Amino acid sequence: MLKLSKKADYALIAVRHLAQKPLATACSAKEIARSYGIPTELLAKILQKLSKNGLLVSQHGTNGGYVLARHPREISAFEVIRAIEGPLFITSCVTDKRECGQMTSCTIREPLQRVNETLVRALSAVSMSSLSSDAPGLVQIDGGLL
Amino acid sequence: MLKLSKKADYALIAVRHLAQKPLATACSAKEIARSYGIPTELLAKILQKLSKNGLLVSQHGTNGGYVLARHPREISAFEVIRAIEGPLFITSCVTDKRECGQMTSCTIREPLQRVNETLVRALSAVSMSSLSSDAPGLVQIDGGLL
DNA sequence: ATATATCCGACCAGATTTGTCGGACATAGC
DNA sequence: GCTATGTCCGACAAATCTGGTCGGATATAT
Repeated sequence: MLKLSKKADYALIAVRHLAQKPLATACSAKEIARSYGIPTELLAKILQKLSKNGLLVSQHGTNGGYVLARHPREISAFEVIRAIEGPLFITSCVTDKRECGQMTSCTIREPLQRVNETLVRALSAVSMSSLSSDAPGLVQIDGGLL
Repeated sequence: MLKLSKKADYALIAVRHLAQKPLATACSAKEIARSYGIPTELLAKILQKLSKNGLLVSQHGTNGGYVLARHPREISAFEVIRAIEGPLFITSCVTDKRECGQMTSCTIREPLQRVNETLVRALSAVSMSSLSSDAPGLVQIDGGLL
């Protein structure tokens, strides 16, 4: 009922990977891809998108690669996901400009919008540092949401 | 970043429609479909699925149609959506049995699972009666979630 | 200069979603 | 019993989305 695309999954995995490395250690797309069995070229494009969105910093040339742009604690799962998936919303009505029949326009949309916001808040509360494998499952709490 | 399928949208619209009718008044799929410009045959199948899941009761024959199985207050948006979309989860890992690379198996999955639960709770808190057009936007609150 | 990276766009194949069609069955009213 | 109107159900066509691939351009360290 709510499925992240594989791309988003890959993005989270990659960013988490970087979050575990000592800061300012560049990882190449190839390296990460191989570690998790992700198609190299696909991961490459994902990482490009992430750096274009200001989450990663890319470094060209030999021994180049990607580094986190910020401290993992400052990067939320929401940002990573949104960078890849775009700003989609819960109702399909919203995507393409008004499709909901005529002016009947979904009384449905408005309450669901609220649900959408809850979700965003929940995802924003998950920082990348909380995803590291050595973390004992603790999650950053924002307002008692989780 | 989270998009309901059109089917789920249609389902919500249809159920809300039924929720507004005086109880125990059967509506045919055709009637509802025409009201909102939804392809008739598609809505028909959606309604079938809803009744198979115990949310609607179907009535064969002339002047037949669908009726809510319960009071709209007892039907949550979550139920409607799950009936149509199935019990999918937030990470794509979960869908097909273990795909996450090797045993690296996503440290990602577990915290996201929690996010998923928050979402489920938020959707469960939205009753179909709160979606009716005459409701002033009030939403059933479950635990201060919305 | 060369090897190794990121970058970028175009492209293809497969999966999923959306929508369609034809026919079987059930019920109400005549 | 016959017919009109409805649900039911599976299979199928069309369209869209997604995952993954390829080729080439650019940047950088040695």
